[in-house]
Amino acid sequence: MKLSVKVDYSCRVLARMARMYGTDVLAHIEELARIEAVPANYLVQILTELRNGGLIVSRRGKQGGYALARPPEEISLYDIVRVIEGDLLETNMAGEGQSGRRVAHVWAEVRREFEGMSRTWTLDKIASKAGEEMYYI
Amino acid sequence: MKLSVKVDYSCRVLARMARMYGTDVLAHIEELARIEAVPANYLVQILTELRNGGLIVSRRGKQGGYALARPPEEISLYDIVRVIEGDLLETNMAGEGQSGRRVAHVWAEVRREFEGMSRTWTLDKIASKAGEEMYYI
DNA sequence: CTAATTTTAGGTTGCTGACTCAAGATTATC
DNA sequence: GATAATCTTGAGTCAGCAACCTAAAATTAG
Repeated sequence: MKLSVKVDYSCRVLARMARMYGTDVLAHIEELARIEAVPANYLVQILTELRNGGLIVSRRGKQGGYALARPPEEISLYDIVRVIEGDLLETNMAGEGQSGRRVAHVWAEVRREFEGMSRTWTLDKIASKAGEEMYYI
Repeated sequence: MKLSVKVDYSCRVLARMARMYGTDVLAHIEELARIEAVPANYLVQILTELRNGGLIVSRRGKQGGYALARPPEEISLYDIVRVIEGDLLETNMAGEGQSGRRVAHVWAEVRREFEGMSRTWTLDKIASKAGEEMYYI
């Protein structure tokens, strides 16, 4: 049960953009790719998806770039996973077999709880503008 | 972010075995496959994995079959996913890039919470021996 | 116009999920 | 001890997808 590399990349570049939020500076693909160590060619696709998903906005041409579409505290891990990978804990349980409905019902509940939890983790918590260091106990 | 069909199949057959727990009756592959609507040839592999994972035990030969290795209340969704798909929310975040460590740290916390939650869902809750029906509100 | 950017469209490569198939090993029962 | 009912093991297939790369087109500031 893996979380894709794409989500990792997405979180990283979004965290960086969160730190730039409020300023007039736009983030550029090449810069993001270098600083967050993401393959530039791949990042192109990712940013397109994030934009189509409404998490970021873009400006073309010279002086163009990317920025968050809303404040960091209004973008959660839930939103990111939703845009990049579709539903959390998605499944095609059709409720087949004697225990099928039971099992599907339970997993639906688990999904609900997981969604709620992932909604509490927002970009501002991931990328506090304050400093780069975190307290490791 | 999908949950595999294999986990669905596993939960179904384990739920059935949970209902048989305590009796001396063993479950057979063909029977499980038919009643829980799982491809028999595939089920062979799944049962082998569940056995190697310590969730069920088997007996060979005529009158052979499968049964839970421990009481239903001691087998959780966490255990099942662990055996079938490996770590929950597994990731190969190396903490690269400026935000890499931050992001990895947050996902580790999410994983912890998710693990705890999935441990509370045990087989006895999924397959109550009482009846086949569930209350749908 | 030109240079810096995003946008779009396609291709590649290797892995994995969801199966199928067939022969072998074990055990109860007649 | 032969037979039938089981599990066991090892292999093969096939489509889809994750994680990339490449190149050309469109947009915009100066």
